Amino acid sequence: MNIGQASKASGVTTKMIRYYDEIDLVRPASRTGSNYREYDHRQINELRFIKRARSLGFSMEEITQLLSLWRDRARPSREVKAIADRHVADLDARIAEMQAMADTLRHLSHCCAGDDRPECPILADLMDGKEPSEPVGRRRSFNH
Amino acid sequence: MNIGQASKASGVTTKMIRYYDEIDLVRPASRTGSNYREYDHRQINELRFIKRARSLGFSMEEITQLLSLWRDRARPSREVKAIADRHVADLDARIAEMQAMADTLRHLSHCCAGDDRPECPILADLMDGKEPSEPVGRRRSFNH
DNA sequence: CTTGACCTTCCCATCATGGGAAACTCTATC
DNA sequence: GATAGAGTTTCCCATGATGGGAAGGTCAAG
Repeated sequence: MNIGQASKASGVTTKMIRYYDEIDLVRPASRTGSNYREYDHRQINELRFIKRARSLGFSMEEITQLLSLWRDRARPSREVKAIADRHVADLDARIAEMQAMADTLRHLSHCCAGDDRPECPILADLMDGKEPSEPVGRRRSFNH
Repeated sequence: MNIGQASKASGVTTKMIRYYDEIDLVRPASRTGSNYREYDHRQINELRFIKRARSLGFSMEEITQLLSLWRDRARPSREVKAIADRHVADLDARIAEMQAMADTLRHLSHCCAGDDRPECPILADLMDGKEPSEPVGRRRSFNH
């Protein structure tokens, strides 16, 4: 299978397949004489694995670890579970953070007349409100 | 106030203050003879406004709109409210998405023995599980 | 043999943020 | 007044996962 067929079979764009090759995550089984990438079922499965893992919010770094565990037939499931559990904790933390934002904004919006007049508790809060003490540490994102 | 003092007064890093200048979001009140940026209370307030808005998850594009509404003394609060409400809807959608991920993973993790053996329902799902039909559209992220 | 669809590599952009270099400026101390 | 150290300026680079697009090579059908 060339890259286009691999893309159709896996649901991963050709751009991404080339990227995964570049970062040594999933390398083509071989190259043709004219330098075309060739993939077989093993790689197709791994591409689908990645796609599914991305849809569950795992970062590429975590996926690298998961894929290497998958390839290791002697893996301890403990390690897989640890990665998943860490990710769940991360998700929960972010959900709580966003929930707090949404709740604050819902309250402010509720207090805003939303008419032609300029008075606005939302803007007032942005000017006077104290930002949370924990400045929302740097963290990776999902898509962008 | 020079940029360092403005940074202390607003809680925004000098890097970011220069960036906001560059994108014409908050320009210094003036420049000294030696080309140092000078800020006064108006700009400090705007920098704090931005910081607070970021902590509520608004994108820079939304903040640009919010700040321009803030500067417009004839603004209709309707417009501010519309931006906030759209953002809340966006937050809610993302929360639901992440909640679904977390729930799925919690279930899989719960089914995983997490011991020395290689059998693992988490890996099994990543290989066989169908990704959700909606491929989680591109969207901006919160922090970097 | 031409045409169109496909493949290759390479560069650029995103978004908000930080790191760091080279050069200049200010302030305090000697 | 000279010198040291802290602060400032601009400029370039990196992030993470993804897409866009150009220039040029390859393949298959007509």
